[in-house]
Amino acid sequence: MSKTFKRYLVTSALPYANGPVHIGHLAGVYIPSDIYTRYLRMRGCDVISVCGSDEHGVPITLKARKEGVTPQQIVDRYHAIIKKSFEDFGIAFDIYSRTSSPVHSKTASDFFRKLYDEGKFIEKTSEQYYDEEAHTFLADRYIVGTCPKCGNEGAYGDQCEKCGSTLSPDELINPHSAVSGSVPVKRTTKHWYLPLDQYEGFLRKWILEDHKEWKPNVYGQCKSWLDGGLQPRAVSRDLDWGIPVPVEGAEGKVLYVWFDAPIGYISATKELTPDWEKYWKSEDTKMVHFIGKDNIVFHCIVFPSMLKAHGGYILPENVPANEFLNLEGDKISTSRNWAVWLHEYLEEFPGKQDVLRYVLCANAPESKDNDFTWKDFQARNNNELVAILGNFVNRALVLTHKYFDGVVPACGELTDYDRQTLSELACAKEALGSNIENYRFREALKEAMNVARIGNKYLADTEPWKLIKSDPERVKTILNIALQITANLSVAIEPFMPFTAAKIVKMVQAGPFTWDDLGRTDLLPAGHRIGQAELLFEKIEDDVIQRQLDKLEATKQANAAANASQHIEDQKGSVSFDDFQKMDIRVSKILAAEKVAKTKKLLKLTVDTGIDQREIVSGIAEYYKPEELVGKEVLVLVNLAPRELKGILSRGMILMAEDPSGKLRLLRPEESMTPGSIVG
RNA sequence: GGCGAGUUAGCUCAGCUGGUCAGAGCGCAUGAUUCAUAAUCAUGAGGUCCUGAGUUCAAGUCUCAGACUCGCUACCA
Repeated sequence: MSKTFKRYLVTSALPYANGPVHIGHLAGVYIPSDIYTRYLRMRGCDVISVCGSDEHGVPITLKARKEGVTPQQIVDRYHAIIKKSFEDFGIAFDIYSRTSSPVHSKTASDFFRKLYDEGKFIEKTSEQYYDEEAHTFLADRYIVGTCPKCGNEGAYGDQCEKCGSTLSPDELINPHSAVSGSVPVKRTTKHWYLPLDQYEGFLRKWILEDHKEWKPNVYGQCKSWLDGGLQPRAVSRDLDWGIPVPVEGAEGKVLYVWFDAPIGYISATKELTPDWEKYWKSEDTKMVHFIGKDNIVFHCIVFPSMLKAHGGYILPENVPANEFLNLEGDKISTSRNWAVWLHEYLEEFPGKQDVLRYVLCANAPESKDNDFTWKDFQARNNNELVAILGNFVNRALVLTHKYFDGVVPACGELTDYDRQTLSELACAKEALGSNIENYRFREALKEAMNVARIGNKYLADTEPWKLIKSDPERVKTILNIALQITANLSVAIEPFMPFTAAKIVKMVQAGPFTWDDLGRTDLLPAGHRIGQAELLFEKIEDDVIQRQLDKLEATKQANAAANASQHIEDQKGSVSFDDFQKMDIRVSKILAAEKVAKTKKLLKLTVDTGIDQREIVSGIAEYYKPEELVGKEVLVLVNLAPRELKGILSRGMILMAEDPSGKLRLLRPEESMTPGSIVG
């Protein structure tokens, strides 16, 4: 695809405004998009980078309800925090908008209306649960009740987390709304669906044939979806928070958040410039979506189908989705507070935006999930930024001040070695550009750092501190070159570390430079006076890192404690002795165990209850391997009403204990007992 | 269960269409050096390329089977 493009449109996934942003967001989406955009800007390309907060959807309404505030208050709070974090970290969007903006509301509404008018949607009516008190329809997971299978009173409408069974809300005993606590009723409701299946042919050709160059994870994921067959997808929801469906008789319905969010890219562009159509509707615009892997299907399948259905819009040229970043070996989690929040980082490491930008780019999850560790953060800062980059710039400037009083000395005749060194700069430019254009930012960053390495090596090999006594003329040339390398370095690192680049530019008192200046050897003319040298980076000591590790450890312990207390449920209502006596629990011996085909959790156990041998299906496959169960004595509720699971009649229940993390363990007699022994 | 991605030196990763592909950075060891934030430069040690089988004159690189990690999706007391 060697198309030539006149302009670029860069989009970055809209962060969901129900929490601040953390290093995972930065590493996966915003640093890559920022590097890409800064590079294009430096090249003088016509490029705009748009983003904004995604402010609709159910989770925000629930969070608002929980805190007793309005959804608008929630999104106002987080929009402000997120926006500031991006600004603080130099993520230079041309506009950071939000989906609650009036422009967006109109754009999304018009978009829907056009598709509606042209008959691009399917209408379907279905029955769903409705909360009359909260005046809202309830998704299955927002209905709570008693699990018909294990008696857990906190089972959700889609699943009982205690016994693992999947439920439908109809099965729950005593169902009630998680929102208001009232008993939900069934109501029929109508929704609009985008028939993705109709776009399958177009998507196949566009992705599978025309974009084989997409990253393997993205391409593979798309292929998986397409091969699996696409289904119509609902684009509306029963909710009072969002953009109203612009159709008569659609009161109480809003656009599904995933329908309106990507349109947010269009709205943001509209807010940015009256010329927005140039970016969205010209074939010579190159659009690139930066996202995380969880968004692949929406940006590669759903949104393109929407754009196609609407007509007139261009499609993304590439969707360089990244994998996920872990933190110290565990998944980053907002709810478990397992994250390094950007706003907190800046409080603890003021002025060190570029250190984090550097580490996150050098260790970006470009091809697979990666791990962020504070030890690695420290090592990269101390061994790479301080030792290689900061040190080189410092040596060049300090030597210039020392020998030439801060004035750039004239360049004399070049030696072969000088020429060789300078030619390496041109190579670096080449490698840098092609890596960035191919979304290989880790590799590109290495090339940028290589410029500093070239400088360090040059100084070590030419040894101006020795020559100053014997051949001061030669030293002039050497330092001139070292200073040119320094200026080049500021250009090379700008997309990655804009703050540091600006500091270097300020120290050499020149610039601003453009990408074309990279490789040039006359950026600082002889006689030009440079400014004072100041350190670009400082070492990070062990105790600072230890504090961060301690903080995470505290989070871990707080989570464990919260988890434990959370799972200690209230005592259930009392039962009579007679009722208890009705339960027939026996010591039984497991004779055989095998995995139930096509399930993840189920094991089929053959047990000797003393009364008989029978089969019991139990959802413990994730905790026990079949072979380790055979021969074990366990407790079985033998007179539980039989139930058919996956075609197997399960007669009884293996008694299990559940620890705070949800892990199940068998209950076993302390000493060997005869099968059939009564428990009571 | 189906599907996708990943598994290469202590760590983080490159290795395109099979034949100098066994690599880079950091760490480590040794040496050199002192202009520089004890920072630099050179050299070196380190790997059954997840496992097993197969195709081939030749396999990290292709095929099949399996293991593990992550994700999507289904089913499921």
